[in-house]
Amino acid sequence: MHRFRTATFDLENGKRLQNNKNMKTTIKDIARDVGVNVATVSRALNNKPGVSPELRRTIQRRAAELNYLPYGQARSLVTRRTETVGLLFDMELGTLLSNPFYSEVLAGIEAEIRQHDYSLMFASTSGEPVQHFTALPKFIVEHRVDGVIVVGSVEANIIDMLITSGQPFVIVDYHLPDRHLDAVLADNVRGAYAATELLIGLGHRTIAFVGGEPLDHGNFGERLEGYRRALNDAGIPFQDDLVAGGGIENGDLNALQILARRPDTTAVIACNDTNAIAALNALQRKGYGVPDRISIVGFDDIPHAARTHPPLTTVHVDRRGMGRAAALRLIHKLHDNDSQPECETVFPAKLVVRESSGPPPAAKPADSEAVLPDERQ
Amino acid sequence: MHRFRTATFDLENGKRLQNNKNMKTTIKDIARDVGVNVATVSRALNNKPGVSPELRRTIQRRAAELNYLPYGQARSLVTRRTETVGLLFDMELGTLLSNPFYSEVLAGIEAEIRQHDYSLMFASTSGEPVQHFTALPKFIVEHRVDGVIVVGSVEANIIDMLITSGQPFVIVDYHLPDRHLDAVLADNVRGAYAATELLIGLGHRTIAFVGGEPLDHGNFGERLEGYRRALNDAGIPFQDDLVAGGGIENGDLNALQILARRPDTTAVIACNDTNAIAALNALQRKGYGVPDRISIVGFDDIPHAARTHPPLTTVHVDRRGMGRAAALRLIHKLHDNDSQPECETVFPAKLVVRESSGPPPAAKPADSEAVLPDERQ
DNA sequence: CTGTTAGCGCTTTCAC
DNA sequence: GTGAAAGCGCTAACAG
Repeated sequence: MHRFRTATFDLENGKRLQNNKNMKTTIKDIARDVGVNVATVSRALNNKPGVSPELRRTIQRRAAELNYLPYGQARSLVTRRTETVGLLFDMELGTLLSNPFYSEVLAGIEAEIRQHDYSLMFASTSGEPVQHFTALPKFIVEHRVDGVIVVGSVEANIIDMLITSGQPFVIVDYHLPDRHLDAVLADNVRGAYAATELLIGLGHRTIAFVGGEPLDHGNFGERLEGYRRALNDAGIPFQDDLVAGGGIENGDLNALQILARRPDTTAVIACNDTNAIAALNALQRKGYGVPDRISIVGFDDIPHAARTHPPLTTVHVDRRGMGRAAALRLIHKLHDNDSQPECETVFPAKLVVRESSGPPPAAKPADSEAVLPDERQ
Repeated sequence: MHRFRTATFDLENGKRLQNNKNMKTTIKDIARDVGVNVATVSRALNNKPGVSPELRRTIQRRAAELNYLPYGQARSLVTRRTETVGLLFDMELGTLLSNPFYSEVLAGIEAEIRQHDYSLMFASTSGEPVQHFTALPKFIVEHRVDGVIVVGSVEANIIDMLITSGQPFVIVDYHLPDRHLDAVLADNVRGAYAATELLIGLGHRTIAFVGGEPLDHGNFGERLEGYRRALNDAGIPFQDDLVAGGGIENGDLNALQILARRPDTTAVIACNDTNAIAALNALQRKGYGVPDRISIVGFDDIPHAARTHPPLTTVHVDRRGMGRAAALRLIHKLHDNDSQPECETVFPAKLVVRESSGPPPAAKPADSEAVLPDERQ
């Protein structure tokens, strides 16, 4: 009947396991060793009631001596909980990590997750080719996580698959206006609005917006929208040729380009700090004084923004807080069974005025530039 | 005898599960549905031999229809393999991620791991306080990973715990000279040697080294050592006041400080690119021409190094490759049972000459500075 | 080729 | 307080 494990014969040898290199000790071993039932060992080790204090101590001591390490797999199989959450993002890990925005979000998630004694699994789009998820990552398919945090934009079908899989999940920094999902977001529109408003208040009238891809939706789209609205509310017409999209790292080229075709520009808003800093450097190198000739404001308030020359005026987003909030939201979902309904948590975006923004240069030269007949319509 | 799961009574209803929201379908359900044994289902789904092609197809189709997702936990319990590896690093995640060096290493690890269809778990030092590991992370303790990759320096006792736990592991970018462990390393000494040699060859004699913490061991220590050896081999005495350690982000302050006390300095080697770029900016801002007045060389060849003005001469390390190598090494350890002995894989560090390095300014002025009597001994 | 059965390590009723 | 036994979902002998 009884087959023997590996090559060890079960000759009533209570301690055989600790002598066998290939075998980890289990509660069964401890039970045999102490002379109690496995259930008692389980109770003792998990600090559950129903074990006399001294027995509990004996068991715990013996477990430590035998170098006992529990098998999470086995526990999870019966408890249906892995105490692990998965992180999902539709970019290559390197891309995600090198983005100061997301790396802070991740740090927040990790901190919160860890504080609740959960573990974290990662999944990104595979390898070098810019290839998107075709299926959910293995660890989700195999029930290896209790829930998922989606970071940034992912393909719509991934969200659908998550929904049909029944996996609890929350999204951070990706706004799906239609669906009603748990999400943690930054108030991009209002942030960009405030930034634009600041510049208008300083007297700027020709304000450029240098963006990244994509510019029609997502974070950058929302920021562009805030810029647009602020202009509109101030009665300044929105002008296409003051906006440049394109590669996120090309803030320098974009800014230079706009300035070439619209020399009357006196301020630029960048879709994020990385872009703003690139623009700042490029402009300074070309001899444009910042903020005397041209003001620059960024978005995100990455650490480096405070250390540029001049320090960058930007819009602060509590990325770390967003990460923590998302993680916390998920953990709540996992514990209180479906208690709260889906909700969006919007983090305020706060303008941080530093020294890269100031009033535009005296009106005269700007005016003369502006009326040059050869200016593009 | 038979207790009923939850509130569903087992009335020979082969399809009850898919109607029950709380219950995922299992191979048992499929078996019942198709009218075969669970073992057959298992074989069919895992593409194992011993199932007729048509039966296999039927089972697979039915599994898909029933929305079957396997329970990795259960499988792992019997196969003793989780197909997951853990990542261990003794810093806060944010710190790790904001470091371009490590984020590339991680990307490499992730890519390789994923290619082999493994998953990745993360563990960092907990939370904000600079607190080090006191115990192995939960996922290791609970056998939730098959092996571990240690990134960067960790406390020695963590290594010890890993060893006694019997977990297969490989270290990347952390050199423990004493022990004989699996590790993937960069050839820091030789890299720094080459950089220093380049400068010496160009005619520099007063070469500063601006470092980060710690400077007595680890990567920076090894780079300093390479610098030292190159000087030595060229017959140039090593001078303490040409070296500045301190905060890794303070390349600017350190460089300025050295230049203040040793105006005869004509070149600086930085312990990494982040530092070098900080120094570059600071020096240029103070009016020092680079490379005319002073040459700068970095270490790591982070992406941004090619985009500075002037582009940075630096030492390239294939961080991504190191990550991949470490992951691959671990996976091999997991498959071929303990085949190869422990080994260190050393990645070459290749000098990349760009435009931030050049010959020192004409000897005259440098000489006159160098002989000023008030120069510190 | 397919079915039977034992069991991975653990938790959890249910008895006593 | 403690023990006995069932079983989580799956794989892997072994038997036919």
